Amino acid sequence: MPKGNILTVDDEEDILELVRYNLSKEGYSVTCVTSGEEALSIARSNLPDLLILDLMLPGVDGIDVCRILKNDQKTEAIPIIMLTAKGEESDIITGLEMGADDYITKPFSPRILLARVKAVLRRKRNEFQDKSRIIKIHDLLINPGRHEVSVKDRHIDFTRTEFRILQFLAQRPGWVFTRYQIVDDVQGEDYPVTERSVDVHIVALRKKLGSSGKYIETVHGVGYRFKE
Amino acid sequence: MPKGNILTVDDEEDILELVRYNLSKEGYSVTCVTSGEEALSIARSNLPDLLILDLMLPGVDGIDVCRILKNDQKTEAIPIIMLTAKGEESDIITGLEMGADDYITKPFSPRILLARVKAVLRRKRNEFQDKSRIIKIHDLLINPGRHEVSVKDRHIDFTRTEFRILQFLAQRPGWVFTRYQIVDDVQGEDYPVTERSVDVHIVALRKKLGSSGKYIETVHGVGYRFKE
DNA sequence: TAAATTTTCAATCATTAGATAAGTTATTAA
DNA sequence: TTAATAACTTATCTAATGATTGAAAATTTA
Repeated sequence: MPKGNILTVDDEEDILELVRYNLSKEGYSVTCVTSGEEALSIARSNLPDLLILDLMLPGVDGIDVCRILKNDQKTEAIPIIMLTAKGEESDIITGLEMGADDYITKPFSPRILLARVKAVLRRKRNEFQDKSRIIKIHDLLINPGRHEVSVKDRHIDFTRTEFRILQFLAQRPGWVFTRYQIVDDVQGEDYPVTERSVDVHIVALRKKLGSSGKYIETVHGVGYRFKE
Repeated sequence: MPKGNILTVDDEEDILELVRYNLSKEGYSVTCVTSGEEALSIARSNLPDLLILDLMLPGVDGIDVCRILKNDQKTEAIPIIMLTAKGEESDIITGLEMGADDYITKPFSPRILLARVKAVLRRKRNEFQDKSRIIKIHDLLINPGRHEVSVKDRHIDFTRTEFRILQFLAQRPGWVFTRYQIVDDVQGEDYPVTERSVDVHIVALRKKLGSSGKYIETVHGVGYRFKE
């Protein structure tokens, strides 16, 4: 019984082999292609459970593939893990803004690969964007109906913006969000602010959360994430 | 906009996933917990619209949870659907005697689950937000039948709108409501007024309530709430 | 270690709520 | 029906609260 169908796109055969070998071993069914065109065609026809996508591709490149899939209702739900060369922060950010779900920088170990794949698939399974749902994570209880956060039965007051940011991040633990994504969610699209503003809210959040502040993690050069 | 808040308690993650997946899909907001203690705590603070309760739980078991909630004036109105293993007739009977509203035997199909949930919610609708229910909270007695509010045996006159706002807020102490929600409830949906109109009524309410006015709390940037 | 990024902090700016008054609409009594 | 009264809404001003910025310090990364 296969655990999931994974489509992998990379122009380097070595990488494809590495991915195929390690994921097959774990029971995933892996399809490998070497171009963006093939990726699009197979993604649309097979609707894989996950797409592992190299951003540097000849022809239609990874960013394009990501954009096209995420803008098509049929394929937007396919989770995407990007593969990037180290230091390509701008690509990572573009990809995340495009809707990609996670990224791995090359070179990577099989352990990392497997961990990310599992994490993304798990998150996808229980992802619900319900702003009124109670979020229970670690020792936090985020209760939107009461606009209240409790840590081990102690209540903490947050301003509206702080609360929303916390809720946004905690909704998808482990996912990285850029500052722009955070502003977009919290203040509405194209709200004109400096990214610094987000940092200040993050600081306030961490401070008020006290020892639980450590759950809000900085991803250097990319954004923030709530610890899984 | 969620159709209702449903709290689900089970120690098996699979069951929780099954419930969450199927009910979320239908537009319900689902919170999952794995122990009786958590269930009690969230049920009391959040007053969900429905509790789906496994009877076999480690620690405080389902029957206990049911008894405790049904014996507390605050939570007795929360409808409860029990989950039981096939053949546990005596548990089912105990549960029903305790005040549970329905039961489902495991294993169950999503269709059955949904049907029962809908049925129970339909039966219970309005009973919860029963506009004719007498509300006793702190030193206030709100009697909708007589359109009368008294504080420590002193009788206070309110206008129609003021009364309804007070009733609306006091119905769910601790919950924050936006001005928009208040107008919707009190004047009907899409009633064309400025949100600031609510503020003026709040001022009047607080003034007339005198020292009890402090129970109506402002949540800056969000709305108003009746102190729990 | 240098460069880039994040954190901190204080000053400034913007938004939100409270108080009060004035203007509208609805209700009641003559 | 009209006049008087009450209820409701809007407007304005002020105070309080929260959000944003920019610059310096600290930290992280290459």
